[in-house]
Amino acid sequence: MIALPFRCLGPVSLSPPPSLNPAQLQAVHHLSGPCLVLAGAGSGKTRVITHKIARLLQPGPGAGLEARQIAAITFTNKAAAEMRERIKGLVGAKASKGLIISTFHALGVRLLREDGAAIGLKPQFSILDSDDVAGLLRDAGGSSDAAQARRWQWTISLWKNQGLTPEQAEAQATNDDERIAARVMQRYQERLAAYQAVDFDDLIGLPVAMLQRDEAVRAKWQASLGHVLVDEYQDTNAQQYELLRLLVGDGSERTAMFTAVGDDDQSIYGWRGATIDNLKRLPLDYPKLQVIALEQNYRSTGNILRAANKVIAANPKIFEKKLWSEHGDGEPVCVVEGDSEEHEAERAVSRIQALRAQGGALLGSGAPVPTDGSGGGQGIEWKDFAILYRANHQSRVFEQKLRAAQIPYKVSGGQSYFDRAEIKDLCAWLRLLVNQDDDPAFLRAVTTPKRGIGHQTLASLGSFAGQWKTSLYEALFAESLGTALSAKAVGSLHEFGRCVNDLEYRARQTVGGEDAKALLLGWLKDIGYEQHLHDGEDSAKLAAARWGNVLDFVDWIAKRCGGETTQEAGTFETERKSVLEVAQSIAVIISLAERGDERNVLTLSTLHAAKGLEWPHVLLVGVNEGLLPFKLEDESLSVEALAQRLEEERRLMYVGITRARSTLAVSWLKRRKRGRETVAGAPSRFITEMKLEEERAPGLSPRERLKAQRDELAARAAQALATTAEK
DNA sequence: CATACATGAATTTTT
DNA sequence: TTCATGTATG
Repeated sequence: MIALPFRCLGPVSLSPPPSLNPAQLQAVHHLSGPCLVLAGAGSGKTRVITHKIARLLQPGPGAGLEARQIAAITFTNKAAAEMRERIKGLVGAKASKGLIISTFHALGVRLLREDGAAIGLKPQFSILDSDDVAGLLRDAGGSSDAAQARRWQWTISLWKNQGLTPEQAEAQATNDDERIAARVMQRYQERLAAYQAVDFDDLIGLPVAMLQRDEAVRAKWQASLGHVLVDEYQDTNAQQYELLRLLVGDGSERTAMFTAVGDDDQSIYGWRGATIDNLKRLPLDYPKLQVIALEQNYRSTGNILRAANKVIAANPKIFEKKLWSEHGDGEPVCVVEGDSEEHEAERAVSRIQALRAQGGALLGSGAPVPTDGSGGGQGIEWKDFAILYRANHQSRVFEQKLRAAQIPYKVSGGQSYFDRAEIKDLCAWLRLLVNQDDDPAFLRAVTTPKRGIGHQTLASLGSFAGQWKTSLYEALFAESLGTALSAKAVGSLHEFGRCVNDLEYRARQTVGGEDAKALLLGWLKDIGYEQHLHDGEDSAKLAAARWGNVLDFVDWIAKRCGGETTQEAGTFETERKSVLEVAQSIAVIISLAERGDERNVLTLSTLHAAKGLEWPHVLLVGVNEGLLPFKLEDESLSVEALAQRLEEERRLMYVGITRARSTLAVSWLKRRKRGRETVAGAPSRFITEMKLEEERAPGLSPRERLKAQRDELAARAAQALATTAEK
């Protein structure tokens, strides 16, 4: 390790300087063609996106666009919301009004709501969540095995992400399982069409199909968009690539204007369909593509960055990129051994307490983060710490030890508010109001609360509806229903139907927050939902907590109906919406409320969930062979597939390291529990790689070594491109 | 139809 | 060790 002759003393600003660096400027001002920005960790990629949007709004060749002509696409609602805030801060609320800042999926919804008719979709189609899909698949596959349904769901989702139809999937199936899954997919698709419902993958796939098929619609969207910016480009899947291509044109029809921002070294979602091919293809599909690398890191100390670079160096690269920083070395990366999970957690807690006691005074460039006035200056706060691990279950021991030490914490990626049964119940009702043909929603709503309609009745209703090829709701009102069901059952069903009908009418009429709240509360009282919660829970306390969630949810919906003039950074939320309108977008806006509270607590998170975040002090735990990298042995995978997995695991480690600003501790277990037994643990190969001296090629000067590396990588890139070109 | 008990399986996650 | 699913019983 090359030590710098000086150490940063005292507070240093770890945030990017007010002006953009040359590479960032180049990315912002390249307007004459498509642009790929390879943004290393902590290199200020969001700044580039926001500044580029600001630039596009100003006059000039390739710019001077209206806000509505600019689309910035992200993967999560959270990222979209943050982006919106940042842009608002940069150009002001007025100028940013009309900008399309949304997730891929929300953009898909927009395309489909507007033009879905072109492919036979009603504008009020419903969006199924993961549970609905699983249920539907179980149904379509005639299986009662939920695990099987999940496996189908997984496979089918991956197929859809690749743009495969059931027929194509069946044709390329290599075993019986896949053939069966393909046939289940076929039936599943039929049902979706019958219900006028789409799943999350369809929100990408259907717009792609629509734009491919309908030239007029395609022309309309291409003309309406002047520039598309894509964040986290390395996470795109094949269909998302296609969508982008269709939106910006293929480069021959008109000049494709887009800016893709991503980091191939942070591609950690291959397992859910993201493909790095999208990066390799880009220069081939768009010969005029300008590639710009952002290599200056504004986040971490030199020691942390070197560790990150050493780990990632073992991966083949498409584009060469090496992070550097102007910060001092800082503290060395600390590698710790734990005798057991408990011991590791205890040591982590001690470290955290020790760091906090030192208050950053002993940390070279451990710049104190600006406190929010509470901690009194120099102190390190709980929110400055994060403990990162590979798998969710690893959080448990740490939770125990943190609680024992009275350290406040939050677990990211725990059970989501919207996964809770009571919230899903209400969502099912709302979805049913929007689209009465949404059978999964119907089934959930009709049985919550219990209203004397059981399995028997629903099975009969189901087969009746199947016979007449109608939705369950439509079947309710069929004259001949009495022939299939008892009078009592028909009575209860009609009662339910009237209830939905009535509520739908009122939800359409009710506009504004106050009225919306009254409507929703009145309805909950009518259906006896609070009682239902108490019946279903033996602890009154738990039932009350659930009811509290329900009330929060009601407030949340009401807020979205508008009415109150909330003044926020100069904007007035004056648009008043009906309850029904809010319900329409429920599936998409739902995770907006997921924005975590900004309490001063330590973070426990998986490495995946930590991407895009940063903390002054990071502890990477359970860095063992078998955990990180995750078990690579006894897989029925090809050598190539295994190598790819290892590369992704390495990127995961890289992501983990680069989350840290001032200090990083990496710990591994000498013995770890696996199931019931305890087995010997070995440190991850990544720890070895991280500690490896840089002089792997003795006799070469650093410059020569770098050049050799570059040459090798360039050769690899050329080969990678050639391979892609063959396909 | 709902509850209680036993048995088995255990990455990563967003929309 | 926990969680979730399946079966048996009231």
